[in-house]
Amino acid sequence: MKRSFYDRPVLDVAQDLVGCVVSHDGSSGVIVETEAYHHSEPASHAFVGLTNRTRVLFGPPGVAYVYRSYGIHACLNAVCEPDGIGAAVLIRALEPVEGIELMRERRRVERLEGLCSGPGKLTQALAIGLELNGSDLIRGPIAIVGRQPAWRDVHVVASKRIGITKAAELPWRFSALGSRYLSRPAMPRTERVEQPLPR
DNA sequence: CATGGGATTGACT
DNA sequence: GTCAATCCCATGC
Repeated sequence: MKRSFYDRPVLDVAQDLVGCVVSHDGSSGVIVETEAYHHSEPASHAFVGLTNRTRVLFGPPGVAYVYRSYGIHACLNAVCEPDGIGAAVLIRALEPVEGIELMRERRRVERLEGLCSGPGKLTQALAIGLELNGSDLIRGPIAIVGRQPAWRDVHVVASKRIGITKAAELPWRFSALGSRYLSRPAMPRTERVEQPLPR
């Protein structure tokens, strides 16, 4: 992916990343779920302004922001918008493609749907750790390539972001409609269209 | 320097 | 459904 892809409004990048492939260290997967974060809203780490922690978020686009979550997990973001603007897309779930056995070993999980269906899970499956914070997504070692032909017509649906308490009403989560590899369904069961029972 | 709170997950009732 | 794990960081005294 070119750097100009990330040098755009974070909401656009978040939607366009669905269907793209992220790869690292012998493993890869198609992005099926993202969330956008922008310094103007309080759920963003960048909301507090420029600090040592948020330095990468306010830096140039096309760079990885990797942070530790709940003291345990690493979460991967792609920094967006021009240098000086704090914004990033959180990669929340992948459909596994390459290195599936490697992912199973790293995760100690067999089920395909359980390998990368969450922001902490996919970093473990792809062996992405905090040492990759600030690394370049154009030069590597983490690579993201453009939407695959098979995903050209994917339906991307917006919903509320998961696991936050501030600015929780913003519909800034984007999912591939119908994917079995999401961290959670895009819509509550009660809002889904009823399917007729087979007879 | 002490404190509180997470952009989560997996185990358990 | 509840809850603990575990650590980094921003904030306030």
